[in-house]
Amino acid sequence: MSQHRHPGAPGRAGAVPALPDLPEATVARLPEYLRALHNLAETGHETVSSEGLASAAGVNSAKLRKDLSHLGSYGTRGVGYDIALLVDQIESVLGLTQCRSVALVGVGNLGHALAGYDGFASRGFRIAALLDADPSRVGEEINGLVVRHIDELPRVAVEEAIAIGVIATPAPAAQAVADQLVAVGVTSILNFAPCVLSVPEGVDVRKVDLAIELQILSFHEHRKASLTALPAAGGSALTALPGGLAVTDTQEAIGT
Amino acid sequence: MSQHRHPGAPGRAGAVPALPDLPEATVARLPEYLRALHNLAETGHETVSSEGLASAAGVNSAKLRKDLSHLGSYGTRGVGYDIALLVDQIESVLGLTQCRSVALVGVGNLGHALAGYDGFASRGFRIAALLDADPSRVGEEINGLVVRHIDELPRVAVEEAIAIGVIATPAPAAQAVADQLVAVGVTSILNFAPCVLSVPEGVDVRKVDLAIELQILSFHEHRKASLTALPAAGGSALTALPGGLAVTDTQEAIGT
DNA sequence: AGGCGCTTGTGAAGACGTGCACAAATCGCG
DNA sequence: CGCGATTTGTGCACGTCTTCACAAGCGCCT
Ligand SMILES: NC(=O)c1ccc[n+]([C@@H]2O[C@H](COP(=O)([O-])OP(=O)(O)OC[C@H]3O[C@@H](n4cnc5c(N)ncnc54)[C@H](O)[C@@H]3O)[C@@H](O)[C@H]2O)c1
Ligand SMILES: NC(=O)c1ccc[n+]([C@@H]2O[C@H](COP(=O)([O-])OP(=O)(O)OC[C@H]3O[C@@H](n4cnc5c(N)ncnc54)[C@H](O)[C@@H]3O)[C@@H](O)[C@H]2O)c1
Repeated sequence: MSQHRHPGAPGRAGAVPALPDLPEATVARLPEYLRALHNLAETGHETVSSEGLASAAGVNSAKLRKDLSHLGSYGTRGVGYDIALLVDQIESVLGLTQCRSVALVGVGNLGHALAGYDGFASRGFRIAALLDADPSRVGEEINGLVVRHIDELPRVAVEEAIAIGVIATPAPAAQAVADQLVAVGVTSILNFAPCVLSVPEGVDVRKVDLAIELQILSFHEHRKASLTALPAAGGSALTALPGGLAVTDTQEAIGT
Repeated sequence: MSQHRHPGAPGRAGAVPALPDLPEATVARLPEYLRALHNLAETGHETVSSEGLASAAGVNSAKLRKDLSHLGSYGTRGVGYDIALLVDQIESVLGLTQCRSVALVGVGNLGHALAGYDGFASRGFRIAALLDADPSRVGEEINGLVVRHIDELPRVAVEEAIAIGVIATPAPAAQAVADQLVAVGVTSILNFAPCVLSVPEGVDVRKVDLAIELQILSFHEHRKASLTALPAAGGSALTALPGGLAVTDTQEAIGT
């Protein structure tokens, strides 16, 4: 997203602070590694092998090693990775050393749940502002934060040093809210409304859409049903490995 | 996931119901096309060009055409795609012609929001059961549905023909819930708990993790900050196209 | 009927991501 | 001190996804 870099241009000649330039797929997996590492640290481990961390994070161990190798060499051959060191390193790369302030716009059904969620604080984020357009919601206090009117966004953004905006309004309002966020300098948006947002170059948008996830599941469910309905077609492949365990992956790509 | 099809085997000789075998990346985008098509239909359009639909869905038009070409040729050259026909076709491929029943496990903070969400029904899903382990929550009525105890899952699964399970419990309980869902025959799970689930082959798991999304945004925010702090490094590439609009994409990875 | 403009469908090339397999490195122990 | 067990880091080959570019097809207008 927001890519440039002339196709033929030499990356960068004078090697400055490195600018990791990680593959996007790797970036998407780092948070998962981080979570697994925190789990391991809490259960008393000090080091972990690529195999161990990979299975805790649900990925292939070769992939994990390659991902980590992009950050530099922080493992010890024959031993594994120092958990504390790796946590620091990943947090540093992800920019989690500083706590980032989040503004949540749209304090309805979903917004309430997000506002009351304590899983953000423990991962380096602080919900710093709740905003809504409905006057009857303004003034309500949730989890120690008072809902303010969306028109106050410019002031709030400066006062609270907002870095990330979360949109939890109905879809028709989402584009307008995004525009307002961009106008006050927010360059990262997480959008829960089922619609695409147009934003200027340099602004990152990530979308979470439940219905899409369900529909993808529906497709596979549908396909599985068609397959079992035609047992003659695929041969015996289906019945192989009936007890094998597998961890299926996600969006990735999907990230997807 | 759970792929087969012998590499050298001739696709299919006797053309049965086709078994499209779509690329996963395409499957992940179809729901987005579907949403865009519904929007277009509501605003009175009857046909749409690949360019028009692509921009409504936030993707490249060549990618859209290739995606749709996998379903067959449902466009008319020189004209575009018939919206109603395409909607039917995509819904059929995604298996949305039948309404699928969803069981929601964990009716806490997030579960309440999901239970009260009407965006599922309009997309081919029905929340058919609410389940929780906390006795004080059992019996509560939300949106016309009564919360039942998780121990009733086996009976509920049969009575309501549950096709998809949604896990909205704390992470430590998620694996046990997944096991229970699998035990009653559920083969598609949407997991909101921040943990990896182990499931038997043939069961699909998709995960939604807010903190991961925020951390990915944090990374890009961090990178943008480092770049502007070193304005001499990249030359003038950054200031090019200052007014251009772009629609950034999502998880992709995941598809990704 | 014929030509013209528009749009689809797809071949080909390149970018990207994945996973195997193995050399290099490290530790512990005799 | 040397050796074997272990585990990382990575070269390489393969598969998937994306994007360009263009021929083929369609409808409309004259
Ligand atoms: N509830 C869920 O579980 C759920 C699940 C998936 C997606 N979503 C999506 O999340 C969004 C919010 O869902 P919800 O159920 O919370 O809806 P909701 O109607 O309960 O809440 C929306 C809130 O946004 C506020 N709002 C409207 N326009 C605004 C504006 N211009 N500026 C600021 N605030 C504004 C409203 O006052 C309201 O408080 C929707 O787009 C929905 O599709 C919700
Ligand atoms: N609240 C949010 O906005 C949010 C956001 C992102 C992720 N999540 C994740 O979603 C999950 C739920 O979050 P929450 O805020 O709703 O938590 P919560 O504590 O409010 O609700 C959890 C519910 O699950 C029930 N439960 C616990 N064990 C169970 C079991 N074995 N079987 C059935 N039910 C069981 C509890 O009784 C409770 O009602 C958590 O994993 C959380 O990390 C929540």
